[in-house]
Amino acid sequence: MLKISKKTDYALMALQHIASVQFGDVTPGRVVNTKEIAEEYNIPLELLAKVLQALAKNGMIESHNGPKGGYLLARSARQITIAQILESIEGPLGITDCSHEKEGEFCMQREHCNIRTPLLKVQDSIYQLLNNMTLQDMLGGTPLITIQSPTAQGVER
Amino acid sequence: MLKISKKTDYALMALQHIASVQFGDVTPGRVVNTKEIAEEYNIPLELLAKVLQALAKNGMIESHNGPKGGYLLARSARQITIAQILESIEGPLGITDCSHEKEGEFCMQREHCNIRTPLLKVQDSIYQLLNNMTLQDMLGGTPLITIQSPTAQGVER
DNA sequence: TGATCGGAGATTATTATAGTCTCCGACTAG
DNA sequence: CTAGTCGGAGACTATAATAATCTCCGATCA
Repeated sequence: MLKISKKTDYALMALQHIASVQFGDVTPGRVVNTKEIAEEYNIPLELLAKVLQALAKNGMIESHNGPKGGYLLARSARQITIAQILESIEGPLGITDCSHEKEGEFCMQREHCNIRTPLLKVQDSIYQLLNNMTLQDMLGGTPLITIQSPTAQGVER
Repeated sequence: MLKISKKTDYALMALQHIASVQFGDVTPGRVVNTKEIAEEYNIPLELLAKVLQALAKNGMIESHNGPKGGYLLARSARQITIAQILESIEGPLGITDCSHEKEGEFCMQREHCNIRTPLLKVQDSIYQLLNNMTLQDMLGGTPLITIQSPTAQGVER
């Protein structure tokens, strides 16, 4: 049901945390290490380590080795989109198997497939949605992107 | 990476097929049986059967038993949304584990979770997107729902 | 009344995800 | 200049979700 992975969840939490430390008013600019985040959010340390490594590889954060090492945002929170985070961890967004078919690859249904084109458009819409929302938007200040909704005025509880 | 399941793929193909038979000009109103669809699209017969049964249970299609039996759309293609189809097969849309937490259930991160609220809003946006697109829209005639995109004018290829 | 259809359950296979373990190399404080 | 702290990387196991198969039942209609 269109679920994002736990690893992506962890990535979002971690980035949120790093961003709030970095731009908070307590100790701004401080690097944050894996252990700190793992303990704060009850995330398995070694799994989180992998996630942060992937984020570093994909240019979301900068790593600093050695004692007192850790991570910093590589760009401003406004320049990091949810889509970028998600794709850093899970690879290219694809709601269907044939989203990224290479030359010569065909699914069993391809010959008469009647849903490929519309699905790719749905995918594109979702991508835009995720790519128009930034880490900054998740920090609580700025209102989030939505498309107009008749029903849902998400009652906070 | 936010993938929909094969079963949902099959559901979409099948509904598309049923709709186009039903409203096509060759034999309008004809019922369509499982075997016909399975063969047309190379879908495992018994798996497709399960999918169609689920769609029938959820009121997307009507079933007719016996020889010359099969399925018909239960409503017009314009009244069947992609969200409804998806949820018939995969259950309620939830991009994260805590989307449908029952009372007393908490994820390990819940205590300090900093991403739940924004993620629920993302989920809501995706839901709206899927619920504003109908089976009719997939039939090729009408333009699909999109949110305005600066970059992507989906070059058809 | 028997061949054709959908309904339903249990069962297996396959793949993706989640989590763990081990070792390496970089760094910096002392 | 070296010991302890940090990230980097790979192999590995465990668990859960998905995909697919098998078997039997009941409805229906020619």
